[in-house]
Amino acid sequence: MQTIRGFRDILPEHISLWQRVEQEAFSLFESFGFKEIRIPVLEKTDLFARSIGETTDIVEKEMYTFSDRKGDLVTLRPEATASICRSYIQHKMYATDPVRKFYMTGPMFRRERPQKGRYRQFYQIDAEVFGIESAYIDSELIFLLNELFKRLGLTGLTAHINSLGCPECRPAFQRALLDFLGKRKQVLCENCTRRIQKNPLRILDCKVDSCQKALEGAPATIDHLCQACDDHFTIVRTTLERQGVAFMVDKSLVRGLDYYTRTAWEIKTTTLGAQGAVAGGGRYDGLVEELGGPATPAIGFAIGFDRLVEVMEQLKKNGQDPPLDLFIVALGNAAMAKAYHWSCDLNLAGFRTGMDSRGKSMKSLMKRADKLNASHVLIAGENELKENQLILRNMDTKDQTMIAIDNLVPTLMTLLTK
RNA sequence: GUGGGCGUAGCUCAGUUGGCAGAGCACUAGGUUGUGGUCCUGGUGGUCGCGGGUUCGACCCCCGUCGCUCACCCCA
Repeated sequence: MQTIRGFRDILPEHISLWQRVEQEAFSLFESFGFKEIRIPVLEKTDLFARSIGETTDIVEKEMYTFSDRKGDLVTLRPEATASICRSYIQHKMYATDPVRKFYMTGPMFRRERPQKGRYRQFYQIDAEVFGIESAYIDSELIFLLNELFKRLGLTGLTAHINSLGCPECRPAFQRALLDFLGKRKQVLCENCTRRIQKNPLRILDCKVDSCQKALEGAPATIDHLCQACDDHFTIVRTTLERQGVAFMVDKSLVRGLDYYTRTAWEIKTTTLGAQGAVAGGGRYDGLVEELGGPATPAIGFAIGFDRLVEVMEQLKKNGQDPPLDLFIVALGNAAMAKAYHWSCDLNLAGFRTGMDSRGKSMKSLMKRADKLNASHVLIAGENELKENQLILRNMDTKDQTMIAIDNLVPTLMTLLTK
């Protein structure tokens, strides 16, 4: 028996980094006024098809879609934004307060070919903001990501940002791009030839050499922005500069979901092989209305949790297991019976305490204590029980002292917490 | 969906021309009757991914298949 292809266990020895990331992220989000939201893993297929875009790779070939026992078409969520929008609309949140800031984490599912940094079940940390059109929110989200990565001690990341325009300026840009490409159709790769019809914007970030060549001198979205979009993008850039957030404007950054408008960005690393994006986000001012809600500006990002942890593991030597405060070496059945109660009491008193009740030799038990990285060992054998005293051994200094069994827990609290 | 690399002990990997299945680490016991890390000695542990074929004989050669991995594509 083993996991399904592209699915994996995250084992206890790796979990501490996950917890640390989660704690740092959530406390940072909370202090910026975000609230946690929890949404279902399964939604109607239609939600994703309408929001992400019928012709995107995600919808066309990567979703886990099936009909349930009644024949309803449902899909394991490939991302979180669509569901959060659905929730915002379904609960009419706009009626009481259109401005909402959410964060969440959880598994997403996409049936791609697995490789380094890419799994079929992967985890994202999301943040979304509804109801604010101001460019300061765009800056705030990018600033937030930058701050989080700083707190986690990450280096070697670069923020790529771009503006994709809005329904006002995009048609004109698309015409300009198609005009430009018209003369070079033959050079484009198979994919891009198809994209001319379906989604010309995507040609911009094609990685095929011949396409990159063909794009030299091609019009860029940021050169065709309408006044409002241009102003918006200017504020994003100048604000980030003023806050000291390093970024580069990347004209080829497009992103593969159709709902994005205006600001789009990705945080990239070079340490994960071909999977460069550790986080990505963008504005999606039309999506809430598209899904049946009132016209509501919105913006959000997703952090690739698995990728983030992998980058961190490469940067740091993975920390040891947290050490044990005390290991109880109990020799014989009588000692073991007592040790069990001591151990529980000490655990409740806040000590990380362990023992081994497999009836092993003293040498084995000492080895066990060493393996668990115990700072102290409490030795309880027949002699000690007779004397009503135990040996407390400091594993670093090898000092041993006798302590009374009466009032054991209070005694250890004073001895071990100094 | 398309390519490349790899599947031998818990882990990392050797395995000669086709001739008894190996090492290091880890685990375990002892050396030391009740004291850890270093050291020494012993021990446990294998469907050689799986199925078929060739052969007196297959970890090795052939065919098929599954899995892992990296890359393309796309994204987190």
